[in-house]
Amino acid sequence: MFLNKKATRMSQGEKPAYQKRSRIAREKIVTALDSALRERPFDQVTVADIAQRAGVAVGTVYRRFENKDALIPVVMEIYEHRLEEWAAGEGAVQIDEDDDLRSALQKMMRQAWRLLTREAHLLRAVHLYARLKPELIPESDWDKYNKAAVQGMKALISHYADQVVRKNSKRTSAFAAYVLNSIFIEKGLYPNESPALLFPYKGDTFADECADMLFAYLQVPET
Amino acid sequence: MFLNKKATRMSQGEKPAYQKRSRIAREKIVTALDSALRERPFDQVTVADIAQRAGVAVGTVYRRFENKDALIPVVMEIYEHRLEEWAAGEGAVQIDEDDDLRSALQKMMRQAWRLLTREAHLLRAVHLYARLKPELIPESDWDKYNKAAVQGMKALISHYADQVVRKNSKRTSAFAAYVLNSIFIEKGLYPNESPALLFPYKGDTFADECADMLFAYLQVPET
Amino acid sequence: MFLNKKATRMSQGEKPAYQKRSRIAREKIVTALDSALRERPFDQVTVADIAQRAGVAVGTVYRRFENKDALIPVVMEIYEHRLEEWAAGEGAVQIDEDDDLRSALQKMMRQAWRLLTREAHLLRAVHLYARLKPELIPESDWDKYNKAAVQGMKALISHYADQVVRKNSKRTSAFAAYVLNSIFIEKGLYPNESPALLFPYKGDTFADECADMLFAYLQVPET
Amino acid sequence: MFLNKKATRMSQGEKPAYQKRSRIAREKIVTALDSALRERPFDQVTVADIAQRAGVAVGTVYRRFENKDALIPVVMEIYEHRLEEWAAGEGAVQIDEDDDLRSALQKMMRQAWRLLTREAHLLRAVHLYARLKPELIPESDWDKYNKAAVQGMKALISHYADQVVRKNSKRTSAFAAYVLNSIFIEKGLYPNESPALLFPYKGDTFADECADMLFAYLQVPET
DNA sequence: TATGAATGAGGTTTCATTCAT
DNA sequence: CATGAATGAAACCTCATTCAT
Repeated sequence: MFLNKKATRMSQGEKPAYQKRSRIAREKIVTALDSALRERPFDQVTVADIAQRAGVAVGTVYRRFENKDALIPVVMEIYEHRLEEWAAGEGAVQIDEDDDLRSALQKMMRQAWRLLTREAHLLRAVHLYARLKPELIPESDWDKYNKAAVQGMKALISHYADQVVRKNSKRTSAFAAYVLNSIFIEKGLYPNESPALLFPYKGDTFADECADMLFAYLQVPET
Repeated sequence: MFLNKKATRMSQGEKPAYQKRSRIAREKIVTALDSALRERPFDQVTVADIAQRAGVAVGTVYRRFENKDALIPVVMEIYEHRLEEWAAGEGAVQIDEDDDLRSALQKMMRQAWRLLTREAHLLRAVHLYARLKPELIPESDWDKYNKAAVQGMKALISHYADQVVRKNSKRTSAFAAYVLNSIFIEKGLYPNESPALLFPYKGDTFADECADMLFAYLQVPET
Repeated sequence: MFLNKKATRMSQGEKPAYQKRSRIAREKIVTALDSALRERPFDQVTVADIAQRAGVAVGTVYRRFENKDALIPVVMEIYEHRLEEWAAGEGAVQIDEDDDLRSALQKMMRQAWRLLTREAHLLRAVHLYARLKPELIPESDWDKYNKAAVQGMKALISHYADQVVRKNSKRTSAFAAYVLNSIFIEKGLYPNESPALLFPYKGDTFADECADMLFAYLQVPET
Repeated sequence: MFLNKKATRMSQGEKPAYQKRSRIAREKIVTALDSALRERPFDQVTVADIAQRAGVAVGTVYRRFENKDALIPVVMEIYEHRLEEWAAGEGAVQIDEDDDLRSALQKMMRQAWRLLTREAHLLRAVHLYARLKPELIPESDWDKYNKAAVQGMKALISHYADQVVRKNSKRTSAFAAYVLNSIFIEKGLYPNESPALLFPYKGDTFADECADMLFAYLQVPET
């Protein structure tokens, strides 16, 4: 175990894969995991189940991953991958000349909402499991993700600087990003439960209301 | 055989306790559960563990509760109990004559935030588990909880009717309640994870920012 | 525990009952047991179940019976009781002047078959359980039962002495009694299983065939 | 993934065993079960007990069998195996030219009686358990067994057609097979209990008396 | 004496992980 | 390297029996 060079992007607890066969196996496992998570939460997915779906042996899973927990970062990775694809494609928000802050926020929210809904099962796994064993997802992973979110918000704010009243732009963008995430996650991942039931509107209506609120928030000055 | 009066409030899967001894045992179990949940999430708490903390036998737990899952509603119940106590005591927000909407919201948020932080371990259990097995918490329970939240918001809005601009008060209060819950839950229950990290401010600072946002939301008219 | 006088007929492991209340409780328990056995085999009947049906507490059962096993002899007792009632009433075979051995046997078989069918659940319990723990039923109990059966057969044989060819009457009556019991038990207690399926005829048809066989057996001399 | 051929005969609830190792483990478990049943009835044998005797882990038993109940069909299978061996070897009844029906029956009974006595513990398990949970042994299994018994009897009857008086050969062979089974099972499986005590003769004496009775039965015409 | 709550040994089953083939 | 059988700790749950009220 004195080898360190990574052949693919590697997460916590993952083992290096030099050979082509290895990489293929890894891919199969990742796909299987994705598919299993669409059916039930991570802790109800057994390693045997994943192996079977992947068409590999249990032992093969353990050759690639130190243990079951080491699969969690992979989920995060899948999600990031999807996010990138999305950002480059349909997710690329087209903001026209004549869009004002409110409509820009609306467009953004609607797009984001669609992605989230589609990949809910992945985020759900990370979301739930990260809470049971926070150490599984290195802080740096969240960091990267967070920074991107805050950055995006900052960009928007500076683009519409004239329509934004709040002064403390660092704090404002951080809070906006946080709120956005929280409310999306609650309703996106668990649409049928508790807090989500409070607001019985769905789809674009929901996204629009969020846009409205953020818009308002940016419009009102600190005390 | 005219036993009809319930000795304690009973939840899903719980068995009736008529005798004093039963109620004592139940109390011990509930306390043990509360304490265990401060240390680890529900699914990592074993029945044997609870029994030991409670100083009773495993069988005693099963005499009071049909199975382990039947303990989840109890967690909810403990939380409600704390909520009531809180609402009657320190939670009773004192809104002065000269408080405006913004400061009323602020007071309310700070109080709520304190309760949530203190009882996070309970809500965390319900929150997580309700998602793995939604059937465990009867929809009516959530309903009650939700309605209370929405009602509270409605009351506040009508009290400060002159400062609220939004027209659709039903939708407005529902959304406000939803947002409030979501963002509080995210940061309150899982302060060290993903979305919460986006907004690195804590305590009253966080509560105040929430109040600010809701205040703004109520101040800005629909399109 | 130096008291020995029995207040009621007592079996192995049963405790004496002097007072009226006790005897009433005992009666209730016995009835409850009878009813429970109509639904499932003895080892699937719990003591709590019996107590509930009897309308007494679990502890009361244990006050009357040393342990669960001590109930088995009671089942035997119930059966004997029924047998006596039956023998005195409908079971009293009326053998007319002009009945020959064959028709006498037939009448007897049909009657016996009816009783057995009706009380199958009791005999089933004794039959199954006596096999798991033979020590529960004192040999003397079986003995009494056996002797009666063999006696009955002997009586019949001597009554129709002229039509019986077999010499060794002791052995003959013993065997006839044994055969009778075996084949009745198999088909009577477990009509839907293995050996019983071999002979797909029911009710009187079955009883008659048995009579025929025994008749033949009595008619054919030893080698 | 073209694994289709079953490596061993499989029963209800049993899992496929493709590898050599699996089959070895299965064999060990089966042997352990056989040995355990010689000591106590099935429901008093624990899975841990079986595993220990077999020298395998508890999990190994569960890898081969869905649950404890799934072992019952195996007992039946062991018995069938022994039956086959026996039928091919010592069980092959030699009927000489000069054997008449009576002596043929005698030979047959004595042989069968010996097998039954030797494998009583197996049949006892099936016999008892099949009654507590009939669904465990597929009806087809009994059917096969039954048909063979009835066939055997039919063959004998037709071979000695001239000495058999009964007309309805279908009914006759069915009844004879049934009687044979019942009386053998009672005395063979539970020699120390109730019905068996009625006939205090053992071994060949018992077998001979059975032969005699069947012989008589075949000799006497229907009414 | 009756009650039924409490006990806890003992059984079944699951599944992450190891390791012989 | 891949395979999948074997492992066994650990969890859940039952129920005969005891014993405080």
